[in-house]
Amino acid sequence: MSFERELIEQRREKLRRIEALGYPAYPHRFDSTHTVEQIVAAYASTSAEELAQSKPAVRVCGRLTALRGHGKAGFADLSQSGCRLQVYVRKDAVGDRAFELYQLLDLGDCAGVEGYLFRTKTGELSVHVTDLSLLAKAMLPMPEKWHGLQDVEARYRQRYLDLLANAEVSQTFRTRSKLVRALRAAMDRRGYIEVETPMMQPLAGGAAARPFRTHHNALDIDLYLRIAPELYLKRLVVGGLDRVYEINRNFRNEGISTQHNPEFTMLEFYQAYSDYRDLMDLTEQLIPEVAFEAAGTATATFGELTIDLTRFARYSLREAICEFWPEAASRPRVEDFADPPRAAAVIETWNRLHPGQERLPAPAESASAPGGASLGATVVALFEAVCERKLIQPTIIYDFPVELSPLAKSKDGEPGWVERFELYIAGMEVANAYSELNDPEEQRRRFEMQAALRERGDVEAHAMDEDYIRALCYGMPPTAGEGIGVDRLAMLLTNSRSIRDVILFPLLRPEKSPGTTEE
RNA sequence: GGGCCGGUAGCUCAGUCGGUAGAGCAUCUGCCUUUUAAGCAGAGGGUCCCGGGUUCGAGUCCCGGCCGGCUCACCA
Repeated sequence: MSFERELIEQRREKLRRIEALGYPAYPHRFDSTHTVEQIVAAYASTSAEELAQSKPAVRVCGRLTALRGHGKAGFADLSQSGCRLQVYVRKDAVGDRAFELYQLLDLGDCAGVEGYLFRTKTGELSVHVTDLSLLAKAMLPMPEKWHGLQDVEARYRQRYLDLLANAEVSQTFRTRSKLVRALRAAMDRRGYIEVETPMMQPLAGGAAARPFRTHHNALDIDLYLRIAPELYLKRLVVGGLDRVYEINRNFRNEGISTQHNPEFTMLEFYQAYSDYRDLMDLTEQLIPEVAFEAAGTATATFGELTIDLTRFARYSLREAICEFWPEAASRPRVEDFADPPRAAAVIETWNRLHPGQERLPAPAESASAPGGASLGATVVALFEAVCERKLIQPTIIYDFPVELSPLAKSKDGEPGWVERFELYIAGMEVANAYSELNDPEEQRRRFEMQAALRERGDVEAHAMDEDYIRALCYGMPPTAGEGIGVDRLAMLLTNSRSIRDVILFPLLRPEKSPGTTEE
C-alpha cells in the first residue's frame, strides 16, 4: 500500500471512530452566529478584562489550518475566507466525547465550534470552546503549512489547494473579482447597458485571430467560439442601444504565453455619437477609477516597476517610433512612413542597428504584390520592435495603418490610416479602441481586402460578413468602441507576472491519470 | 516550434567525484490543560517522471520520450 493510500485509510478509520462517537460524518449544515472575519473585526480592540466579563457567545466555523495539541487541551486555527481565528479546546470544558472528537481531527478538516471569546496569556483573541462538530473531513493531507504549495503545475491543476495554502493567491482572485465589479459599476454609472452576445458564432469576426471550431448536432452546422463580440455589439448600436457593454470570454486558438491564455476576459463597449478621442479621455478616467476601487490605489507595483495609473502619455504610432528610436543620428521622421520606399529605408536602418536579431521585413511596393508585407504591417512590426517593451507607464498609441484595422474608420485626409488607439502599460497591450467604420460600402471594400489576404494564405484575415454589412446599411450612428483586457489589468493590479496567475483554471495539457481515492 | 531550467517521501527541498536514499513539515505511538512554524521521545513512509544505454555499480553520466516553467518566435 502506498503511503498516500495509508494516509487515506488512516483518515477513514478516524471517520469511522467519529461516527461511532455519534457524530455524523457529513452533517448538512452549521448555524453560525458570526463569520471569522466578523469576530476578528468586531473584537479586535476588546480587552482581555472586558472579554472575561462579558464572555461573548459565538458559533463559528471554518477549516482547520493548524493544530497544536497539549495533552488534555489544544489550540487550533480556524480559517474562513482568508481570515484566521484561534480556538482553544480543553477536555474539562467540552467533555470527554467532544474531546475525543477533537483528537480525531486533522489539518484541513472543516469544523464548527461553539463557545465564548477570550484572550490568551499572549493576548490573542480566541474562542474558548464549549462544543465542537466536524463538518467535513479532509481525506487527503494539506500542502505544507509553512512554504505552501510551490509546484507551479500542481498550483494550476489543483487551484483549490493553491487557494487554501497560499493566502496571497486567494487575495489575487479577490482583487480580480473587485476589478470586474468595478468595471461593471463604472460602465453602469455612465449609462451603458450590459448585454450578452453569442459565444458560438457562424463566422468568427471582430478580430484577427484563429478561432476554435465546434459543431451543433441538431442543426448540423459548424460554429466558431467567438474571438470577439464586436460585430454583435455594433449590431445593437444599429438597433438603438447607444451605449452597450459586455464582460465575457473570448477564445483564440493561438499560442500560450505569460500574456496569452486561449480563453480570456474582455470588457468591450460601444458608444454612439462619439469617436476615438472621446474614448481616450474615458480610458484615462476609467483605469485609475477601477484601480482605486479594486486595489485601493492607482499606483501599481509590477515586479521592479512602479506604475502611475493616473498619468497617461499619448503618441501617434508614427511619433512613438521616432520618439523611442534608439539612436539620435538615424532617428526617422513621421513623414518617413508615408510610402513604401521611405518606410523600407527606415526598416533597413533598424535592421542595420540590430545585426544579431531577426530582420524586420521591408514593405512591398504595392499592396497587391504577391508575398510582400503591406506598408501598414511593416510599420506596426517596426513599432512593436522599437517601442512596445519600452511603454511602461500608461501610454496611448493612436492612428494605425488601415491594412490591419478593417473595422475602423479612416482619418480625414489620410485614407491609409485609421482612428484607432491602443493602451500600453508595462509593455503589455491592455486596451484597443477605434472610431467604428459605419459606411457599409467602405466596409465591404475592407472585407474584400481581407478576403484577398486570406486567399494569399493569411489565416487570420477577417471573413466577409454580409449580415453585418446589411446591419450597417440600416445606418449606424458615428460610434466609438473599445476592448479592455480584464486579465491583463488584473495582472497589473495584483503584481502577477503571468496571466495564469489571474485565471483560476488556465488551460493545461490534461493530466494522464490524476490521483484519486479509488483502490 | 527553438533555447535554457526543472521533475527525489503527502508537501517544501538537499543529495559532493558514479558507491547502502536524506532533512524539515505532515503522518503514527507515548508524554504534555494558555500554545501559535508549540515542545519532548520514538516509529513508519521512496516507480528518485518514463524507456533505453554506458558501467562491477546510475537519483547522479549518455540517448530518446513525457510533463511543467521561463524565454524567443508566433499572437495587432
